[in-house]
Amino acid sequence: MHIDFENELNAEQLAAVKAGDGPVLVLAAAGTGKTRTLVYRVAYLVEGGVPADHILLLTFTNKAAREMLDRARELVGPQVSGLWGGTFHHLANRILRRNAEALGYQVDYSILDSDDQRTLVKRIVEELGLKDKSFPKPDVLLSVFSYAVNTEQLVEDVAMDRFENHPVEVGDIVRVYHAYEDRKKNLNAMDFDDILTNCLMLLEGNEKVRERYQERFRYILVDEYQDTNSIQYKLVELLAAKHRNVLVVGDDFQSIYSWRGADFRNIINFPDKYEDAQVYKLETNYRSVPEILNVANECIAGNPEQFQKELRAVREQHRPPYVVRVGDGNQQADYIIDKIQEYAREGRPYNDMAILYRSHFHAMELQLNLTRQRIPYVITSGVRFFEQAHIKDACAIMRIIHNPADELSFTRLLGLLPGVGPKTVMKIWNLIDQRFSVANLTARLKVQDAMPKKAKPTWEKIDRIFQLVDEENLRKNPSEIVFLFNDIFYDQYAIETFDNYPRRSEDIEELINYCGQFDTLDEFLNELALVTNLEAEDAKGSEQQEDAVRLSTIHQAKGLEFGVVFVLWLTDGMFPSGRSLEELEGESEERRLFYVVTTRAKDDLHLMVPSYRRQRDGGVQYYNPSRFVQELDETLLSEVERGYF
DNA sequence: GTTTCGGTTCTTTTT
DNA sequence: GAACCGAAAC
Repeated sequence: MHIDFENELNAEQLAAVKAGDGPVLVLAAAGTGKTRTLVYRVAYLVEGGVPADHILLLTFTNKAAREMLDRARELVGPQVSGLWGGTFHHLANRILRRNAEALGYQVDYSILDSDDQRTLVKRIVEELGLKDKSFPKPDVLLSVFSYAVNTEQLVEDVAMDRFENHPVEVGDIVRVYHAYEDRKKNLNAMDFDDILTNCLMLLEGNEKVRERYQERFRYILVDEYQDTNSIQYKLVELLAAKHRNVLVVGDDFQSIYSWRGADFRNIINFPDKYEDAQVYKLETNYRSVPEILNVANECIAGNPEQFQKELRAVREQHRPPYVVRVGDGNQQADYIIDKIQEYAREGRPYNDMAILYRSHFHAMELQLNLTRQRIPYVITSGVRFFEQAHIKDACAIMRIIHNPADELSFTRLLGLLPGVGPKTVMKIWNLIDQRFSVANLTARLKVQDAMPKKAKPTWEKIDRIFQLVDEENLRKNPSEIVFLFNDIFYDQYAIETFDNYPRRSEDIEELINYCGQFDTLDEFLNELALVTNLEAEDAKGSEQQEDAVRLSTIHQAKGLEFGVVFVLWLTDGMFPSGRSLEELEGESEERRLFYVVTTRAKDDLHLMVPSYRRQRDGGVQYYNPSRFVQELDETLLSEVERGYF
């Protein structure tokens, strides 16, 4: 199949797609066809004779990678299939599974999600006798650890900074950190950060492995480069060291992940790092009407230290974005609902509209109102599909089968039994020498014996699953394991435990289906840990692509576009968030977030500015309009006032 | 000594 | 909605 690059791309895109070998930086402003450019670049390489399995495509979500691959396949055909595409974590995990032993892990290591991490740290704090009202909470500790790892600083230094004004011994925090590191090793488990750092360590320390991958990846493409942290930066640098064909795409204006160690200076400094780098700019915006782009251009102009880029509109004049002043959250909801119904009457599908916000809780009262008015919506909630209690319960049994040292899953599983709490679990866990192997009959009998009377009958049922796994090699059939677990035990448990049983039961059914596409437990568990909210949602309901309004945080809406966008709670303290303003360069990052949200809109943008919020205690909190709205030139906006404020 | 239950409090952003 | 705490129940 011949591809007509000249006609299907504009001059800016074409230049980037046809860039020669060597390092390339593509500065792609919002809505300028960044994805298109990457897809055509892949097609261009494959058509030029580069075998697809020598190309590496690193993206921000696995979904993005899949979409790009699908589009590339449409262009060039099945020969793109061997291409490696996915997130950094995905790639690192794949490399580690093949080489984990070199780092002292077993290949069946578990991946800890944030819930597991929290449980682990909580236990350590208790064990070290540090539990005290003034001692930082597990979440805070974990964010310090993670930030230190991802910015390659000492935990000590980050903690010193973070707790400057708190009466906390930094030494204690470091002790918790070391204990946490030890415990993970003992559990044969890695957290998200370990996956990246261990992969980097492996490549740095092992010449043979390093050279194998350096040889293999002749072309490396990196999407969203502005959101890479220094570990990811080093990974790319290392993998590209031999062939030096590294093409990175990004937009420093859209860097919104510095709180997890991302550093937009990676993209700013790319041309210094690679002196022979070719630089291309994409500035022609096909997405938004000029009125929206004016707002976007103006809001970002004040941020220092950036590549100068200007969004150029090609679309026709339309109308300026609205600033909507309302009283409280309910009036905000009323306005939005009216507008949505109006748009719907004009024939705009619901799924062309989005309601975006800074933090998940901003959307709560709106959800109630949407439900009441029967407006269909989908929400990417804060809790990920695979991290909901009932899903984790069902996965615990698979995880303990897979990794016998997985204490967290063992605890979780046994904790479901009646009359069994943390103490009993620990007693049993120690009794079997902290290893529960399905194949070890003695261990299984020991558990049986130690089980309190009340729990014995239930345990016997669950043990039957282990027996089946052992005898009939159910490891190849994750779907069957979950089915049995649910059938024999969990369904009944869920009826008694959850007041929203029907929904949870549906989720379990979906999980059983979802597992069906994996041939081994191993494969499924790998996928499980690294799948994002958006992807899980796709997986569970691909057949029911409903027409519904999307509710999402701005972070999760990255890369998406909608005809109409409503932005909630544009007040100082909510957006920009009060906490981020206390951080170094916090305001700049919030402003970039505002830039990201404005550039999601194609036709109409509604900036919602409530003036007060009722609090739990009955008091009322008043807000000033967001500085990001105030700094805009009034002539760029249309003002709407609604309700009492 | 443990588990379970009920009431209270709080919400940044995520691979 | 879920995490935490204290008190009742086993």
